[in-house]
Amino acid sequence: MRGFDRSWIWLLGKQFVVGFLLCCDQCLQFLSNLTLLRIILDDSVVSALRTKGFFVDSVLESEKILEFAMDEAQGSSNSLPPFLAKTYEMFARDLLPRFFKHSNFSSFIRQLNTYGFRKVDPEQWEFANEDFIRGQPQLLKNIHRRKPVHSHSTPNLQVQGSPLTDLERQSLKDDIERLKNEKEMLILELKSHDQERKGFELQMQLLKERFQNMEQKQQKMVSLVARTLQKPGIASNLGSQLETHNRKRRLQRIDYFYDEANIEDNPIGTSQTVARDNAESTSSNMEQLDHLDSSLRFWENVIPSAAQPYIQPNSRLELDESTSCEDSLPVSCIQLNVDIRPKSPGIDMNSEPTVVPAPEVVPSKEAVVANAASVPTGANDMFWEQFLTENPGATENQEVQSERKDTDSRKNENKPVEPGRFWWNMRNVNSLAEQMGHLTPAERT
Amino acid sequence: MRGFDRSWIWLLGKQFVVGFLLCCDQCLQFLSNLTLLRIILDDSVVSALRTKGFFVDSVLESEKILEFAMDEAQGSSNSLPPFLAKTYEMFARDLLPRFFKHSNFSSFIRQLNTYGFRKVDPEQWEFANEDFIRGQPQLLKNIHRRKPVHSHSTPNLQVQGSPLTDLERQSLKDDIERLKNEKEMLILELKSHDQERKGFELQMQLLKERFQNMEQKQQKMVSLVARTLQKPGIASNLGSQLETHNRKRRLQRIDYFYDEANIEDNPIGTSQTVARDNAESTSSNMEQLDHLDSSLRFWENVIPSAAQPYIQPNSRLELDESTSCEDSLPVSCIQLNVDIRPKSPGIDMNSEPTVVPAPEVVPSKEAVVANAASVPTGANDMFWEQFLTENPGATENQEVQSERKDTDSRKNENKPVEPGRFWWNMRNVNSLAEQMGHLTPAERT
Amino acid sequence: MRGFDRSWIWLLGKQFVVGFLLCCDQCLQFLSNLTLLRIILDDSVVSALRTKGFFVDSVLESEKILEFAMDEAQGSSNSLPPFLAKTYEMFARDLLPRFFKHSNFSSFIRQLNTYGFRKVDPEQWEFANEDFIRGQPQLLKNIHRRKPVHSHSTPNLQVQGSPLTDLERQSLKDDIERLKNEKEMLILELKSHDQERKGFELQMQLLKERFQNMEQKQQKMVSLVARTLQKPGIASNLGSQLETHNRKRRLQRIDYFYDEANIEDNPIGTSQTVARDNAESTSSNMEQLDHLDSSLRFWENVIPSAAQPYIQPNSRLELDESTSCEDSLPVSCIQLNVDIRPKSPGIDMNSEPTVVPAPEVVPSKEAVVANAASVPTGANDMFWEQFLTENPGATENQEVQSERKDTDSRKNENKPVEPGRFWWNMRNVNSLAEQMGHLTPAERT
DNA sequence: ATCGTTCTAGAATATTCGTCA
DNA sequence: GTGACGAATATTCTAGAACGA
Repeated sequence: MRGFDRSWIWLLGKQFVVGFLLCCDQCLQFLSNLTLLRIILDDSVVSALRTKGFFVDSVLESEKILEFAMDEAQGSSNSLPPFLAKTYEMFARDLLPRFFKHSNFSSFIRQLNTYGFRKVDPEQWEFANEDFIRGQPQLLKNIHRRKPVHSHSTPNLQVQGSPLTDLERQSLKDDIERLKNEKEMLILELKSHDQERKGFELQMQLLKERFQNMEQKQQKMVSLVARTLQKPGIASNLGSQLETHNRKRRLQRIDYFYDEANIEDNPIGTSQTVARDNAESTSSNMEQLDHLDSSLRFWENVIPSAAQPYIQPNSRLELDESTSCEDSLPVSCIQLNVDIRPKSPGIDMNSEPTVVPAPEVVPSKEAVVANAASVPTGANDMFWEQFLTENPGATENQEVQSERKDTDSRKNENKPVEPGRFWWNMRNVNSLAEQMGHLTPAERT
Repeated sequence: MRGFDRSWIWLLGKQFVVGFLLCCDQCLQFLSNLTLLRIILDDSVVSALRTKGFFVDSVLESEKILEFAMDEAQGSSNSLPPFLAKTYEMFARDLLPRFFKHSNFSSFIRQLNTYGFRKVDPEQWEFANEDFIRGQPQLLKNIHRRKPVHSHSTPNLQVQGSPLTDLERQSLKDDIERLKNEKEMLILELKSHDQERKGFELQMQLLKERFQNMEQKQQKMVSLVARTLQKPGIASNLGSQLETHNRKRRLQRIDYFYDEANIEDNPIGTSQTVARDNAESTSSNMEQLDHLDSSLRFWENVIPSAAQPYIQPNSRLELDESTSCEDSLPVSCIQLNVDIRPKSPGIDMNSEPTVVPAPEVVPSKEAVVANAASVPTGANDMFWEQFLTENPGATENQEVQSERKDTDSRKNENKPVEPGRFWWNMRNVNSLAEQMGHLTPAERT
Repeated sequence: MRGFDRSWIWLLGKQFVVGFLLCCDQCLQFLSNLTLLRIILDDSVVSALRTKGFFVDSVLESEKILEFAMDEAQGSSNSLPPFLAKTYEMFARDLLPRFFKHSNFSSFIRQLNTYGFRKVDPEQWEFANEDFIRGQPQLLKNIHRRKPVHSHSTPNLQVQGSPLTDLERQSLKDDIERLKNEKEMLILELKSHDQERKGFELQMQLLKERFQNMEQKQQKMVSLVARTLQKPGIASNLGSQLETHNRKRRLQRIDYFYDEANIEDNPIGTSQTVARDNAESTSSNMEQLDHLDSSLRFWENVIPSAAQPYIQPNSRLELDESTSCEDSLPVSCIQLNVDIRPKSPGIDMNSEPTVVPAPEVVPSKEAVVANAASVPTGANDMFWEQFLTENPGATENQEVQSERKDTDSRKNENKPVEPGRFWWNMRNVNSLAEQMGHLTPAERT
């Protein structure tokens, strides 16, 4: 027991332990140098201390006395409880500094109580036992340790301390069980966080890779352009071709923006949560890309074809290529068809416009339709009516929308998903908190 | 108990009562003059005391702090049991020699126990209470005197309910102990997560920087190319046309944005805030796009127009288009058509503007179907039937969608997955809530 | 007190208390022993021993070490029996002179036995307990005092087990209450983490968008430049250079992706879910990249091809590339084969027209179909059947999927990697799970 | 009526002793 | 003779209870 009464001095009164000095480490330090103390304090100080209850002299002389007592105590009561022997020993000398195993005054008191000693004088640390009398060690045998009453051995008798009712027991168990479950959920949550983090890392990595890729391309472009531009008379030649091309392009671009607006704009009022944005952004990005892509493709194909029809094949090829590569979205398909048509100059396409396209590409529904539609439809009114009313958004818009709906629906379903990350939106949190607040039995009434 | 702990000093640590010094009369005298002590003991003694677990520093400096704490403690707990107030007060100052009415150390300890303080270190006189924390006086209110359990009040009633077996008792304790440990682990885990997050932020930042860098480069490229291509003959011609054209376009775009605002706002559940950032980013993206856009437009317009001024009409058309464009709804379809029309140079498109466009673009499934239906289905019926019904090969769209659905379904299954991050989708939340609600079953009845 | 003033040294083996010096108070004549000890054990040990309380002066340095150890032991097991804490502490330092209340070696041994320690080596004073292992203080909680075996005294009465005292009850309740609160705090913490994560996602998303935007621009640039470059003179010049360059590139990429697909796909346990969304986005990104890539490639190749038709091979090659790129799924394999076949220029491919188209472009399902369709669909039924049913159409979809699997697999793999951060690597998780599993009292019986 | 003080007791752990296989 | 253990005692910490302000 550090810092507390490493040593102490017992000062016994007339009949019992009377006083006793407890010291902290500082005191210990203070007292550990008794010799020094004696020297310093000298008589005046010593007497001063004495008047305060300390018997310094006793302390100094205790050693000899101790040994004496030792023998005496041992001889007189071999079968006596050690505590009694020790205590009597102390008593016998009126003053006996003694070390028990411990240095706790309270422990000593506890022992006194255990052996039936009672405090006599509330004002003083006097404990008495009628069989503990100076000069009458033979009485000591009448003092017994109080302990045979193992209360725990008779559980039912001890009504005190209400036994745990089944109800209570169950309650406790339930609580623990619940805590376990919740903790487990927390663990899962943490786990999912880890997963997410991992996903993040992956995305980050991919982004980086893409980035590098792009950087490289850019580099290439730069050098390519640099090289090319150095060629004379190029720019001047391009003029005419580009012209028509660009015109068309513009129109397309309108669409592009249009879609963009649709897609990208929602952001503001997006009731959805994060998930949505992600989905949206993704789709929107895709679409944009598609737009651009298609635009580019269109021109890539159209223009050249105008000037050099034979290139068509290549164009087509390219088209296919791009198609396969890029699009995961319907939009692209459409585009493809459009592009392709012009592309397929005088090949099979021409021979059978309606069908040909399909077989050719048919891959995408849109394409098919487009081709099909291209067929001279007589009463198109019907179609248009339906087209403009029911699912007007046919084009990219359509797709976009569908995309969105898809996303939205997901949202609704999997609330947890995006926002889900917050498995715990405000409402949930609150309710949880509330519930937890109610956890306390008392509040439940 | 004279000569025993007349005074003491509590030395509180960071979180709890940490130590406390008991002194005998001599010690009292010794310590009552702290200032003196400091002088006398000097560093060597002070450090010696410290190493023994005493916070001498606190002792020495306690005075100043004292006043502060005094007010604080008093203000915060007017209704608190005096014992707590006093104790906390002592605590608040790190060191406060305090005298209760009594001079019994044991009485003090008794009080500590009564209020739920437990000895922390068997080696030291340290008592702790989780709600007895330095700097958090508000927690004191959580400490209550323990006494409400008057066993004598209901001696007989409690007979019912089987007594808790030792096994059970141990089990409960073990459970709690385990929960504590696991909680500790969770806390550690959370900490590590924070670390990871920081790393992410850093990476993200770096990526952004790189990105910006690249964007700048690209911009340069664009302008470079633009400048280069802007060969004298071309540029001079384009001037006038572009002007008007761009103007319109700009207007369009204005509308576009306008609509954007409109559109975005409607979103029903605009409770989020996050979305906002998206919007922002979007806009920034938009700007970037504008840059490119303008560059492109420049070329689109300038070059062609130079050759064929009559294109103007188209421009107009486009304008109208753009107007309609804004709506992301069905209307967009129309738009599409319009756009396409111009596209189809002098082919069939012109012959039947209304229809042509549709087939051309009709990218979306619906569109496809519509067209297909309208088209005179030759012998393709078989194929088409299959295609349109089973639509196995669907286009990319199809696949994409299926993919999504797939994902969705998976989501539902694998909660953990995406949403998984949210270990806790509605169901879980609810169940948790439910469980928590049930936490106190006993009390409910 | 017999045996008190004996001194000895305990030398315990690797696993347990290794050594320990006991001295009696009377060794206060310690000087004699000290001298000897000092000589033998050297100053460091001596001072360490001194600080154990025997020698007042030495308390100075010992405290720190002591407290350190104390904290360590305490932290891991606040409720541990003092004996275990002490013993572990001794152990922890390989040599820790420690004083119990007594100085009896046998008493110490008795305690060891009480706590389940057994003598390991009859030749040495080594005692072992399987839950007393260096470096694993958390196991200490599994060591319990052996006591409740009062079977003989009151065998029948105690069958019920002692009733839960109010104290105990209160304690349990307090514990549970505390745990609840702490759990709540953890939940809040997690919540904040979610918020942060959301922020991250947003940022990531924005970055992606910007990136895509930029990619688009780049693409535009590419096409623009390409168009420009498409001038006879230029193209012819660049052709050769780009050609070789691209070819190498493609091949590389093929390998890369191919391996990637193989490696990443096998991952059996794709039980994860979270990764999925990431995968999706990833894949889409990848695709876009491919698009761009293809565009570039196209121009690099096509343009020249305009001048020199023989370039066809290149196209094919490119095709392969893209093909390889995308598929990581078995399905894709089919595609791959198809595509690849064509690869072998003018060889088997040609021999089988249906196939030829594929080789040319086949990259995308659509493309494939288109080609296939373009071919005189004689026995196309087969193909179409397969195509429409199995939808081998791999293409982007394919890629997406593969991507996902990829992601998933990584997830599985990386679990261990990151693990560091996850306090719960497999082992921990398991152990935790186990512990939690055991939490249920019922299971104990 | 609650809180503080005091004294004693309960309960768990620690120490010692002795026995038994 | 050793090692594990029962049992008694000792020590520690906390609670019960009485009493007074």
